[in-house]
Amino acid sequence: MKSVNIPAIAVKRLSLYARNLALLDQKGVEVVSSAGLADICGVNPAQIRKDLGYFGQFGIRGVGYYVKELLFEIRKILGLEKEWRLALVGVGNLGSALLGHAQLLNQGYTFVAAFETDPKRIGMQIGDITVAPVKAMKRLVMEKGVEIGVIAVSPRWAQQAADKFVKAGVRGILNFAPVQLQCPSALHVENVDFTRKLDMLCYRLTLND
Amino acid sequence: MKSVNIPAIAVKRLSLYARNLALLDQKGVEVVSSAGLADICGVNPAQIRKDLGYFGQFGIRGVGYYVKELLFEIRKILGLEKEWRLALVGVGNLGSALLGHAQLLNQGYTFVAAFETDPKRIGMQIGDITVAPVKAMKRLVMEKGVEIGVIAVSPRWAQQAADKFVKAGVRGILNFAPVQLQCPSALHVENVDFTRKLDMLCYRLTLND
DNA sequence: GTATGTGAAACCGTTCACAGCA
DNA sequence: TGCTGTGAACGGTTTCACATAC
Repeated sequence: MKSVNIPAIAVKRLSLYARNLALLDQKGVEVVSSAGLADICGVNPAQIRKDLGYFGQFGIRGVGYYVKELLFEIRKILGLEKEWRLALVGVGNLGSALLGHAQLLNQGYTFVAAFETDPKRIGMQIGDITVAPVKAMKRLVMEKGVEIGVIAVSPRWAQQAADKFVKAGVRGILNFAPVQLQCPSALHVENVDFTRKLDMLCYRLTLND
Repeated sequence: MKSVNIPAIAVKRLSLYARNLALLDQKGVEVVSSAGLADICGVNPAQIRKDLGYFGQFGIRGVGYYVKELLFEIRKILGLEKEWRLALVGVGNLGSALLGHAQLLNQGYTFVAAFETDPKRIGMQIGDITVAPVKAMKRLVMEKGVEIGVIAVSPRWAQQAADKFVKAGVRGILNFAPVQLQCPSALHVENVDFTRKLDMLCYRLTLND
């Protein structure tokens, strides 16, 4: 692995490559060139080679990349070899969707706990998980070895949810609420914010008028 | 408005500024400096001034920006003065969450139709909307003047959903399925992909080990 | 005095082009 | 020959620094 600083955006693309390599593998494709993969992913072939170059040499000159092997290597780089334990706070429609989806979409992720403040929802059984009160967060996060907290509450309560996750000892947060969370810098936060994407769409549609 | 090419990333930040200006406005703050807003948004003050500079001059030297006025101007730039009519395909948990959330989160967006293939869901009433069969998409999109299609189906069916939206005549698509959609280049597509965000989180957590 | 607006500089990421190797 | 791996060139974005205006 190179010692230069690896751009976050390159890592993000690795995830894209992994997804499309998995699709190629499912189709029985054994070898792919950077040009072939680039075509599928909608990026420049040199981009792929450069992105991979940050982490090592995975191809064979004159041939390309073995699909299974490259997929394995990228998953190793991303840290997806192990199982990641997630906890959810906010078991509304969005939260329920996440409980149902995440493990299907990407092997390696498992929700092991879900939290709510709404008494009507506490105790509900969703798959393997019993919805617990937020008060039990610290205990359950420790007991179940939760590493990543997922926030799917309304913007109004997102900061409090984040604070509770921090106190409970999670190392990373995936935040679906459209707010800037204030968190200790050691904590890793990723925001999923579709309202900004919608706004961009409107801007581009408005330009075309 | 300047005639130079405006970077998409600058437009995306306008949306962030708008959200935080709205919060300031709610708190009764009347004037804010680029430094003050930058602090809240987590960006560099010069960045804000430059971003705004693409579109005009909205501040007063020595003073700052009037919150209400700047918010209004940004919303105008983004095309958020009008009401945008959305249609949803895929009324699962995620779709239901969107039907309930989007209009709350950001004034200006309204879902006017929802589509499904699952016969069990067709006919369901969710708020003002009756879930319609996908077959009725073309007719309803025209009748209701839908401009943006929102895809919340499984990856397996996302491309078909997109094709149907295109045929029905939507101008933009907000896609929640983790797949690259193949669409006519005239169409505007934005992807919301939390699996890649999760992968990034894992990479960063793995680095810290 | 203070904060905006904006050229210029610094920085970063992408793409090119070709050496190196199967 | 064909495709990877990578230094170099390019283009775009961010930040600086200061003239300008209130």
